[in-house]
Amino acid sequence: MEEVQQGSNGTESQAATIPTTITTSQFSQIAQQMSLGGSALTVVQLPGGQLQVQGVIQSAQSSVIQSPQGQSAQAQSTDSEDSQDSDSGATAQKTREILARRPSYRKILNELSSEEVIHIEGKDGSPASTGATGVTVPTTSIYQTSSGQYITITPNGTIQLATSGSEGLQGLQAVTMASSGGAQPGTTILQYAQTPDGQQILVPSNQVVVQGAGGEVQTYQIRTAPTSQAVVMASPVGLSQGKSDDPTMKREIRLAKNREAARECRRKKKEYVKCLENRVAVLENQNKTLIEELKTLKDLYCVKTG
DNA sequence: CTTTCCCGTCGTCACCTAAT
DNA sequence: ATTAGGTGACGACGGGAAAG
Repeated sequence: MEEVQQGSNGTESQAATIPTTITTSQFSQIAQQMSLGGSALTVVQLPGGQLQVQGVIQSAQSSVIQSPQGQSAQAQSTDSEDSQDSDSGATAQKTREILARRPSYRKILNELSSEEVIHIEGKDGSPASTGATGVTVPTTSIYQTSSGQYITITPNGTIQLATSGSEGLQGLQAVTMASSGGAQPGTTILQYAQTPDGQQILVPSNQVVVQGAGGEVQTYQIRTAPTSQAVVMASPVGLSQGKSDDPTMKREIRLAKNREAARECRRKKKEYVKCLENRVAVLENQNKTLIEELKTLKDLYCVKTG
C-alpha cells in the first residue's frame, strides 16, 4: 500500500549506497565506530563470499540506541530532573545529553543519503551511481478512479487524466501540480493545483486533481484497494480552497498532513530498524570471524609450543 | 464453522523540537 | 509566540493461525 501511495508523489527516494570492500582487520574498526555512532550500514555477501559494507560510517557521537519505551521514560525523567535541585550541573547536563531525544529517522537517513551523494560525486565525478541496492528511478504511477478514469502521475509531478475504455492511456489532459514542500523527493505533503480560472487549490498529498474534458476540476482521494496492493482506488472529494479560514477545513488539512506524516514516520522507522538489523548482522559476522581467528591462532600456538 | 488470540497497519491525539 | 513537522502512545480494524 505504502509503495503505491508514495508513487502518488511521483517519486520515491531511496538512499544510494557506497560499496566499500573491507578486510577482516578493518572490521573491528568499523564495528567500533558503528557501536558509537548512529551509522546505518548494510552488509552484502558477494558471490565470492566476501562481505561488502554499504553506507556511511558517521563520526562517533553520544547517541544511544534506545527502545521507544525508553524514550517515553526519558521525557518523564527530564521533567522531574528540572524540579530537583541537582548537585552538579555537569552531571545534569550529561544526563540530559544521554536522555536527549534521538534524532528523527528522517534526519538520520537524510544525513546519510546527503553524505552518500557527496561521496559518490567525489568518487568519479559522474552522476550518482547506484550501489547494490541502487537508487530507485521515479516511474510513472497509474491510478484508477472510482469512475473508471485513469490518472497517471509522471516523474516530473504532472498529473494526467485518461478517459476510461481507452487502450492504454490516451487523450491525456495535464494538470500541473507544484509542490509546496521543496524539491525533496518523497516528502511532498501538500500540493497546489491550478484551476482553469487561475485559482490555486490546496491539495493534500493523498489526493490528486484531475481536469475533465470540459475544464472542470475534480480532486480524488487516493486509496489502495484492499484486495490488491497494485490497484489504487480514487474517490472524488470536495475541492479544498487554499488557505481556508474554516476551522473544520483547517482540521481536515492538519489531519491529512499528520496522517501522511505518520505514514512516512513509520516507513522511516522500518528503514531504521532494518539498518539496525543489518548492524546486528555485521557485528555477528565480525564476532564469528574473530572467534575463528582466535581459534586458528590458538591452534597455531599449541602446535608451535607443543 | 465459530471463536479466540496474535500481529500488523492505520488514524488520531498529544507532546516535543526546530524553524520562522 | 506561533507554526509545522516528527514521533510515541493508544485504540480500532482486519487477516491469519490455532483451538474448540
